[in-house]
Amino acid sequence: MSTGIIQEQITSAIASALVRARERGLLQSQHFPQPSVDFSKKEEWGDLSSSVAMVVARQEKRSPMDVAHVIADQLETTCHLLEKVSVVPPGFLNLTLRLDCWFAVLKAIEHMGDRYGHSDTGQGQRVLLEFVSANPTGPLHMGHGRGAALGESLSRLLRSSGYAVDKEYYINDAGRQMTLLADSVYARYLAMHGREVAFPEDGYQGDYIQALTQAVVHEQGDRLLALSPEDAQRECGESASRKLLGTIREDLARFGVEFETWYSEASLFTSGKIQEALADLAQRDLVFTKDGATWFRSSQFHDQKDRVVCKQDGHYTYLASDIAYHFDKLCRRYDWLINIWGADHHGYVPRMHAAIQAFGSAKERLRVVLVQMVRLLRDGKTVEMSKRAGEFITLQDVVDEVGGDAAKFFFLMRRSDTHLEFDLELAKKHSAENPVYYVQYAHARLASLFRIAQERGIQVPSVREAPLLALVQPEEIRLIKHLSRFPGVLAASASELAPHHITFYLQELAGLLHVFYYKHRVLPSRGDGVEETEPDGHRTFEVSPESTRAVLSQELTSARLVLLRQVQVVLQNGLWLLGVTAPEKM
RNA sequence: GCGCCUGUAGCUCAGCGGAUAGAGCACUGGCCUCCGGAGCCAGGUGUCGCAGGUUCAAAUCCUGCCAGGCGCGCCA
Repeated sequence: MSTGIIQEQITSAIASALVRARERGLLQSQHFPQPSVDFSKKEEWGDLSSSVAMVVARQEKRSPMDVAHVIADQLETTCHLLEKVSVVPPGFLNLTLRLDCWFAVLKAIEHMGDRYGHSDTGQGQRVLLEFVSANPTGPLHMGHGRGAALGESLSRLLRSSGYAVDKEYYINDAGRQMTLLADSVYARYLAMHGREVAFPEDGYQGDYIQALTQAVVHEQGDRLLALSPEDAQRECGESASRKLLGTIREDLARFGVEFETWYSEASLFTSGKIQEALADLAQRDLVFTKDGATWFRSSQFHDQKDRVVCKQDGHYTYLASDIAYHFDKLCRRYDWLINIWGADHHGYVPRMHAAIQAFGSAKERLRVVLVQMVRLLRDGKTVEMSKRAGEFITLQDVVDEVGGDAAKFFFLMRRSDTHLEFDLELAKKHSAENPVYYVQYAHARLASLFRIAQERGIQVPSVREAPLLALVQPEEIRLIKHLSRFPGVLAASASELAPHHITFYLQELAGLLHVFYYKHRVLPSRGDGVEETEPDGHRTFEVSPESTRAVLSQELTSARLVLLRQVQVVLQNGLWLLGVTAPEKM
């Protein structure tokens, strides 16, 4: 896993220090663990910390402090990157890097540009990422929105990590829900033509059904009245679901989410995939007949019990379609399958894992990411929703109200398997309280700075020609150090399938930028002023001499512009991973 | 009854084997002659649900319990 140049260099420096110590007889172990190197939690602890000594101490049967000193000695004499190595109880190695090491980070960002942070961990392995997959029986709700934002972000994270990802939407266009939709629309259709009909029990309510029916009337007139109820109903259903799917597609596209493939459940029946998949299982002796039904021996693969795939009445169960669907995914030669499901389907996961294993794949080949519910808050109160009564706020409503960027960022701010509180007021705020604006503003602020620099004819040099040694302020160094962590954050987000790490990272980066920007000037003052004057006398004691009175030299301006250019690039890259725009102006 | 998820600051949540457990919000008080104040600074809080255990080291791993959510159909 890639973690960025700095961390990688130090990790290998420690690894070779261990080997050297053994060669000199200072350590005995034949094998050493991969040294863990983390960014220090506190600045007083240096830049990076490692706990290897405490792990190695065990196998060496020596005290952690002893071992730490041995490693520290080797590092100090041979690693040119280090300014200072200290050993701290109970056995930590705290490392401070030479300041100029960090400039390599800026060079890497400039070199990689919008690919900074990317890796080839996936080595081109193929991933099928299935998400949203809502029944075409109604508009998308908040839960689907969260799944959509997550899926889109995961596809970007994985592609950035070297995987070849296809996004797929599974259309549940077979089965009872569809029949119910057809019934509901047909009933309305008849009612519109003055026929008295009982509305189906559990039928779909809501204004959209009414609108849908009107569209059917508009399209078909009273033609359906002449058909048999079965045929008319079927046509109503097909027409309605086609329209709904169209709306879903448009809503998702407007939300910035598009799919490579739309896979129809109904097609599994017509293509014979279901029979094919079940025949495959039968060949492996994993199906049997009991009580007139056909069962899948899922209990052989840690499912709690066997499951029916074909009912007594000869109809296939939903599980049968899903088995066939996943069979087909495997046939399509994907290395990894990722499904994003609503958390209320979690009980279904063992069944799908069983299916995957039944077809001879490792369970790990399928990863199911569960998405918890979204609770909408308005004025601090939960917005109650009832689908049955047709009272609910759709994804489109929310996107219209707060904007796609804010919606996506909010959906991705929390781990997907925890409940999400979505504060509509907060999402709309144009201030620092709103994390989306806080981050986007950082980007827009920089864009504005570069615009002004350009107007004034001030060049942003390349990293190579920039006088980077002028960067010595703590706020500058903190920014660079934070930039160095980005590849590791990206890699962790991708491997954990957890984009929320990116949102946290970006908030921190934006914070560091705002602090820097408040304290330090970048461009010379408007007059001919080359002095960096103090904005207010109040802070004289907390600010270092450079920023209070010293000359803001051309070198410093150049160096800071280069630094900020790289900050801007990383903000862009991070926002892109979330599917959120990086605005030039706001 | 069985299974899964969640319990961390007033609130929303990070952290998921490492050092004195963090952030945002809320609250209080400051800060705009100049690059975007859509910003910054300063104030303080935790029996990490409870109890055992493993470990040099536990919010983090294991076991049991408590609380909340969800799931356990020849529904989809």
